[in-house]
Amino acid sequence: MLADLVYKTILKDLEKRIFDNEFPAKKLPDERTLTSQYGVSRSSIKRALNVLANEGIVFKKRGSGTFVNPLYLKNRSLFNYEGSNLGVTDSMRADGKKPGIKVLDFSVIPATKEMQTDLFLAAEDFVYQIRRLRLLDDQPVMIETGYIPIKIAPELSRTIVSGSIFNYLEDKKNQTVTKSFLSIEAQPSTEEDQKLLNLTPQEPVGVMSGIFFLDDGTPFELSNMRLHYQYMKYNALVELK
Amino acid sequence: MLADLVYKTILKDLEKRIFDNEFPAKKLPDERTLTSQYGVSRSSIKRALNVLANEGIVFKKRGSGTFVNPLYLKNRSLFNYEGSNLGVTDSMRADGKKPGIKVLDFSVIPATKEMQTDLFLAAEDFVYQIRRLRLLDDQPVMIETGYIPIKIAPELSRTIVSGSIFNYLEDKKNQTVTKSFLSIEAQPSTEEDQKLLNLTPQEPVGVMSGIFFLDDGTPFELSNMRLHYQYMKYNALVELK
DNA sequence: AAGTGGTCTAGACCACTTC
DNA sequence: AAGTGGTCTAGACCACTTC
Repeated sequence: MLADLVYKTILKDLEKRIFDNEFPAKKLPDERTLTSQYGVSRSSIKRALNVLANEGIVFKKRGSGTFVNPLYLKNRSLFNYEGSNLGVTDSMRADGKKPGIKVLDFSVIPATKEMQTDLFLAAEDFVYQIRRLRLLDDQPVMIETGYIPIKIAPELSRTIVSGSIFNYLEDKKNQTVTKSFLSIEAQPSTEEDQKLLNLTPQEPVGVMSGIFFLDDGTPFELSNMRLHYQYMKYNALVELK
Repeated sequence: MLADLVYKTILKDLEKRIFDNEFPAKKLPDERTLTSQYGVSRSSIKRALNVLANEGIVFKKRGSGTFVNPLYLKNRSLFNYEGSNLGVTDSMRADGKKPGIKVLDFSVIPATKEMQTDLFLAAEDFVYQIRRLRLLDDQPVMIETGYIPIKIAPELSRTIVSGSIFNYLEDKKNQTVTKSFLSIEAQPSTEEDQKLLNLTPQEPVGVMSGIFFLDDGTPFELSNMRLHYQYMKYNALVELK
């Protein structure tokens, strides 16, 4: 029960109090006051406040106090940031649209130099090459090319990759993909992009490429995703400096 | 002296030890061992390890231990992620190229509804409208349109916005821009994009738009940046779920 | 049962801001 | 000088993994 954690309880309560406009002056009580209000240690208060600060809901200023981000009250939807359209079945379903997958290629190839580096492989290792077209309500939205070492998931099959590979890992092998390094760019569409994603030559793709990791840190997949430009929107809260 | 902080010292030392391949089995000593090795509290060890985990340099697994990301050893450059080409003078200079600014428009307009919401303004408020072309080594790379409430920086001038506005704020007004909400997309180039950024109609722009905040949480600027697609590459470490 | 990371406490002392 | 957030300690107890 994650909700039972002290700092999470306080976190949610503070979120609610902020949203209920309990601090119209945009200033939260100081940490020592919160400590006695909630009857917990100052560390737990700090932890809750740190999460709020990381989410951009409050700003802390040493010596002055902790302040509510005025935007949070007016526009809470902004605060559901971070990677809207990742190429993950789950996040696609979240939009209320029905996700679909069409397998374009499923084969085994020797690992290239880049794969050897990024997936931590030896020169003689092989990888699955998996090309899939992702759909939302039968609309093609993304061409995904993934490379997965056969030694990590030797039993992969065309049938398995017709569904969510991440879900398969979690359900059948009790392994979780928890992190990824991604780089995000815009690129002109290639002829193949245009054909598969119904784009005109003037319409671009958004490209997200990178590495997915299992939760013990094993690099699991090298991935390249080319998205219909209207379906890529990446939101981030950026710390400057 | 930030470097004097206990957890930062340990952080840097661990980073060095990892890079020197002092843990060939990819497993760090457990936290209690590190505690006695460094002669500090376990909290400080945890703090250092948490930073390393957030940076993707190590992975922690409850019950098992803390593991080195193998990629860190092979490809450290990957780990300088997070927002390469933000439209900030400083980050541009970092590439070794000489940044330039050409002011396209500097005027005052009434705040639109969107600006009222995002910049927390009243209906009768005015904003500076600042359109600038950003250059790197005389190459145009970005069209930046910014809206700044006049009441936050009433003394802004065409001369000031010919340089870095953020640096001006920091030097002259002792205010810092520390955070921003950004959304990142790909879009076909408009005719204006093509003219100003030397693009063909097939070449797209990367669009980064959002809000910049001062360190007390005041929304400072609404910004829209249209980048030559070859100059936008956003790197992120993404936590899944 | 032993190992290992996660949560939480109570309190000391420091650093920056405001008055 | 008073207010307020930041760093750090020492230690208790919990939860998950491995053997």
